[in-house]
Amino acid sequence: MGELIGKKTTFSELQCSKNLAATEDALYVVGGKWTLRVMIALLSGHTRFNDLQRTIKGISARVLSGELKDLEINDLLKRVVDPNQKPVAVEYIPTEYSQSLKDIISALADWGLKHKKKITTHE
Amino acid sequence: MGELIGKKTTFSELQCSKNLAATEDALYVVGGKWTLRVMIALLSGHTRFNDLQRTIKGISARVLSGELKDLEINDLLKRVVDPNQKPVAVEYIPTEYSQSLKDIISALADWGLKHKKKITTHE
DNA sequence: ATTAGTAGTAAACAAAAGGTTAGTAGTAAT
DNA sequence: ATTACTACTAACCTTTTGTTTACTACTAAT
Repeated sequence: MGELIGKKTTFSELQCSKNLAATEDALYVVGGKWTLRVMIALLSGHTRFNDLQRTIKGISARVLSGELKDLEINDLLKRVVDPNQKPVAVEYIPTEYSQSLKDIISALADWGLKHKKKITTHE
Repeated sequence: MGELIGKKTTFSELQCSKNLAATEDALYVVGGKWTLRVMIALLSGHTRFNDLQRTIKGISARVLSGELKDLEINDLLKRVVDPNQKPVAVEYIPTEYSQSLKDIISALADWGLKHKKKITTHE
């Protein structure tokens, strides 16, 4: 193992495998390229298909469609159809459970902000 | 926008674009399939190439090599060579800056743990 | 009548990511 | 002398991911 310089370890050996296993589980659900982007848009009140596609820059209908299906399977959103609306309206509503993603999103957003500052000021 | 059911928004419209932009920046650096797994292993004291490959199940030498290069470019690790060791020893040392990833990793690990409990007990 | 918007899906294709195999060059043990 | 370990890399191939185009079917506006 680390013989030379870095004796500092942020996680213990035991925590390493725990962390690896737990983040493995998290990344399996939420680690896809688009998953969190979709969830952020959903949690911000964008609930319609075309609205989501406009909000999430670069996503194609095919990929968005797939993401929404996976997210429903994982209980992160509910697909709700309103037949009363003129051309049948479909809404994708984030579930109560999806609120638990807030911590992950906040942590990522904070880090992204700090990182951008770092690379724009220093380098 | 969401006319029907879900009036609750976790993020405001303004926060949405901020979140999307900031997480975009974060995911660009840290959103790859292997990036966080490598960082967890590094932060746990695994600093040698083959040690890392053994610790991170499923990663190939080619991919690990690429990840390590990218991580060094992003100031998350330093490649240190010790020519005094028998077959020239190379160590990958996490930087001070890499400590800032702790929040992201913790948030993901926590969520992963909760999610696993959820799917094993409920469904 | 034509254009545009709703919410998608299927097929065909391109690009990105990753795996596998083999090989380098040096040391150290059996 | 052969095997094995270190730290990789190049070439080739497969898998995954994503894009594009076209199409459905219905509504509302111009």
